[in-house]
Amino acid sequence: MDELDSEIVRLLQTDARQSNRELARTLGIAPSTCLERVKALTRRGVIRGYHADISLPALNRGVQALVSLQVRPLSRTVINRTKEDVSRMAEVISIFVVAGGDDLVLHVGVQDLDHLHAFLVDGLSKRKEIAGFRTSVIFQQVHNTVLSRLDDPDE
Amino acid sequence: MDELDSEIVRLLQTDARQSNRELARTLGIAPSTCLERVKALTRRGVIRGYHADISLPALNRGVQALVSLQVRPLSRTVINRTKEDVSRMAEVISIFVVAGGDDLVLHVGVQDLDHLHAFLVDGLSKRKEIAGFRTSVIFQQVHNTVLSRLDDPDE
DNA sequence: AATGAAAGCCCCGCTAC
DNA sequence: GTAGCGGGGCTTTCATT
Repeated sequence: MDELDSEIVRLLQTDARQSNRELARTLGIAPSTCLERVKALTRRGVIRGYHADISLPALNRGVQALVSLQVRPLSRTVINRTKEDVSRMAEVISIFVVAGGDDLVLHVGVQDLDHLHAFLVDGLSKRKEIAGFRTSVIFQQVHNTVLSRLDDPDE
Repeated sequence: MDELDSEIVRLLQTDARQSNRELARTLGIAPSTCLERVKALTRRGVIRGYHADISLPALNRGVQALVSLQVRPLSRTVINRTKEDVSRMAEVISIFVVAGGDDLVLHVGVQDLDHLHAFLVDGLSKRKEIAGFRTSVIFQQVHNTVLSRLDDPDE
């Protein structure tokens, strides 16, 4: 994981569909070297995949929220079952399993506030294992590029 | 935005680097048609880009957390300035501007718990405009594919 | 909108250095 | 790690329907 690898990771985060040739040109290295690096990064699990970034408003999900919730009884089984159940709901974009005041945090996206209300009241409140939740409506989201390793004396 | 467009969006979310030809084969349409659809989706802003999915542990960020914080005084200016300041911190992966009990939620990734502590104490607590925060350490994250539009009687 | 043909570009294994 | 080569596959445009 040297400077070149970090740069490859950074560039592929910004644009995952650029060709290997273009990537190599930007980095000033031979395409074969570049391809080898990308394959090695993939093999080592640094690059896990490539995903299209989809506009949620364009898919009729203009309203997003973070929903922090607590489950009871608090056990591995209940956490996992709740996680799997909510992951099947179309409104749920991603799920964090956390520790702190909350047990799960859901990132949800829905058409409008009426549907958010329906999701909370009909989708979550009815589940006995969900003891409580708190909703924060999202106004903006900013994504940061993960630049490289944080400073690390080793390696 | 018909059934075919939804399927393209779904497939590119799963694997953004598959070739246009492969995409067309899966959908049972001609490559030129498929390309035209993808371009139209991009032009209309449905597809916003393509990003490599990078393993945070591989980049020496094994510890992730959600940090919910409040700013004071609560004004557009202070929210925006805080958002921009924290977005420059290497530890911050993404930022949500929200309403509810909190004003901002940060997704952070750091090497270990010592660095998390340092980030909170040295990075956040020192800022006068940050009135308080609450930290939830992340154990797992599950990403859901956004399948398509949610049901919408129009269109 | 969708298609097929065609020209050009890219990928990638191979080779040699 | 770099450079060049070549077959096969892919991208992309365009006339046609």
